[in-house]
Amino acid sequence: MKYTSLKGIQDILPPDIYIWQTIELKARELFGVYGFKEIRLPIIEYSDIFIRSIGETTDIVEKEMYAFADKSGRSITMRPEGTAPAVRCYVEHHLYNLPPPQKFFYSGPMFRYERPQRGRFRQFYQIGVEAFGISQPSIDAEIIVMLNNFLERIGLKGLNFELNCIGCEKCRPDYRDALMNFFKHKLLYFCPDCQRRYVSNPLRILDCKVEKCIELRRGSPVVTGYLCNECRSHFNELISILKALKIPYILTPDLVRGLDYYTKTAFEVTSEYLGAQKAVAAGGRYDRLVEDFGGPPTHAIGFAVGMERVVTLLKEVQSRKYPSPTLFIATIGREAELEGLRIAEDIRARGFWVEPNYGGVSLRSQLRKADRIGAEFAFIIGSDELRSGKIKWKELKNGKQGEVEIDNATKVLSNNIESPDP
RNA sequence: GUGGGCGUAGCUCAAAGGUUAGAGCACUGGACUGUGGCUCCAGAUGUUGGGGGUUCAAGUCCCCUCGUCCACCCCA
Repeated sequence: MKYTSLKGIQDILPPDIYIWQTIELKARELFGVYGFKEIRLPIIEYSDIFIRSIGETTDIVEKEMYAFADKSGRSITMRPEGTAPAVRCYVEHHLYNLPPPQKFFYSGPMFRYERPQRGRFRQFYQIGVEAFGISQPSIDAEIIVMLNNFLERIGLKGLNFELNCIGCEKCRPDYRDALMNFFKHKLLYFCPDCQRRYVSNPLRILDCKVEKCIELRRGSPVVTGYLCNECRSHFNELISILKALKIPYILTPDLVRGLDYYTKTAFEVTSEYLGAQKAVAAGGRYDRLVEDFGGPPTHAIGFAVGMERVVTLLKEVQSRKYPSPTLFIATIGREAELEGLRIAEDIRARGFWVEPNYGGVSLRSQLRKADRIGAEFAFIIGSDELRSGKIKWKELKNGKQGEVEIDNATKVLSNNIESPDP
């Protein structure tokens, strides 16, 4: 194969595309009734936007960014995630001057230079939402409920809704210290990765999968024990709202986030059926980020849904089918073909999908084709029909056929489709 | 970046170092001059991912490379 797409970057074709369209449609509908407005964000940004927000020592920034210099020599990056651009947009357009909350959603491709595996690609799509300007946990609850509804509505079941509070800039250092203290004496027994994490991001030791490390971290400090009063009451209030709304959740004290900007509420929706990359959606609060971008102190929270992962799960439960045309028009001879095209235009104008016959092949193969593409009806037009002014129609699934005046051809479709024969 | 599995027709896969690399599905046509599905017949389709090596002989063995899948790292 001479020309292929890049590694980890794939085309999305029918019939998969219909699943994508359904998901996007339902997102628009549902997010709309919660007051989220669509924004379209650029795919490339100045690199600093990601370096400063995601964190210089994170893997995303250190080794996964699609970064390059443009012709002026400035460093440009293809976005690895959507929150930073959304915050940049919010600040750049002074949207903090509008009455809070300002709620937005967006969708599109993200890029990370990683080794592809199940559920992970170099170009992948997310639908994200961000809500700016509200500090109260009621908005945390709102987006969690909305996410829950969304996943349910597109047909996903059996998901785990994991929830945690990772503290703020006031209390997280305390927890971090406590954790490091706990690990300090047995550090040498941990796996090399964890020893590295101890320096770079000790919280990450909590989700190491190595058996030995799981054993060693038994009895380690729990984040919720170190929360400041504000974080604790925020978290408790969120939980009580979720309880009141009967939203299922799993308290997961070792749930940590890979991006530096998260504060307080963190959540992740996972599925057991996805392999190693099992998060279908994840999000959390980022109460400092707007300020970091030069805006006023502004509370904010959001989440992102991984499209490919949702599609993967949906493909397990949904049969994928190509849609099929309502009508195939079979014609014999040049004159009939022209008449057929005219009729096709009439019927298309009424919103039916019509496939014409494209070449001078036998009636037999034309009807075979009509059958194979799954057309509901076929029209047959030949010299007899042109002479009499009546075309023959046939309903493919039961072989029923008849004749109709050319001018009334559309009625065959509307009559039969509105009241299909048993 | 690290480790492992797999690359043969459009798709799913055969061919244990030995003729001209096959089968099913799909595709095109015919049997049935103007009536689909079922059946039967025929046809088209390959640099066996690429390059090098071993051998009288390589799809098959060896090396390199590329691609893909899975896992690690990390993440949606």
